[in-house]
Order: sequence, then C-alpha cells, then structure tokens
Amino acid sequence: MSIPRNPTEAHRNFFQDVHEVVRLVPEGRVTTYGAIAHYLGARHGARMVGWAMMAAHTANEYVPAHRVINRNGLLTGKQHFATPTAMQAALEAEGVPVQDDQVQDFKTRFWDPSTELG
DNA sequence: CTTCTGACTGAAA
DNA sequence: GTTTCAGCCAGAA
Repeated sequence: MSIPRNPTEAHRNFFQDVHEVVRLVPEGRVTTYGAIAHYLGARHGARMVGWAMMAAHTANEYVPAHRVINRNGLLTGKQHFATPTAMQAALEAEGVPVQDDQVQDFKTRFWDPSTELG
C-alpha cells in the first residue's frame, strides 16, 4: 500500500483525524488500529487507519506512531520506521518493554480512545 | 475493467 | 492456545 500521489482534501482530513487521536495516546500507553477506527465512528476500517499511519512521517505535527500496534500487541508497523528497531526503541524509551515484537503486559497498557475520551 | 496487495480484525474450526 | 477465512477500502499495475 502506498500514500496517494495526489491526496484529496478528504484524504488529508482522514489522515489528520487519525493522527490527532494518535497524539492523544499518553506516554507509556499503546492503542490499536481497530480502536482508532472504532473511535472515529467505524466508518473506516482498521486497515484504513493503518493506511493513514503511512502518512504519519509526512505530517506537519509529530505523530507517536510507535504507540499504535495491532490487536495482539505486535509491532506490525516496525518495518515502516526509519530502522527496524526504531519502533521498539521508542517504546522502551518511554517505559514500554518489548520482546519479540510483542508489547509486554499489553492488556493493561492498552489505551482505548472510545472509553478514555468518551 | 480485473486482480493483487496491505502499519487489520472478528469469527469459526 | 492455534490456524483459516472472509470482509474491509484504497491504490497501483
């Protein structure tokens, strides 16, 4: 999958919506693609959230993309970072232990925007 | 137009 | 616990 060559206004709005939610994830906590999709009203699938994350590095404001993982707590997006270890390093730097691409104690570190933000 | 792919997920076996 | 399968929507060839 790739970022649209000529993003439409709708695209940019969608990217910004996703990025805004990701920025609300506190340090030391993580969320999932599906949780973000659900918070945005389930009008977009989880895959579309992942798609929007590809544009995270081109966003004007910082997006903590390392806090977004899949429902199993796996760092499925690590290959999209500058280096294969950047995602894990960023998580561990804020106190989230990772082993074998898996966030430890994922269940208690999970931050659901739908319940946390209302 | 068809087909394949993907930072995904929930259900079913 | 596992593997498999079908939806999901956008983009590229």
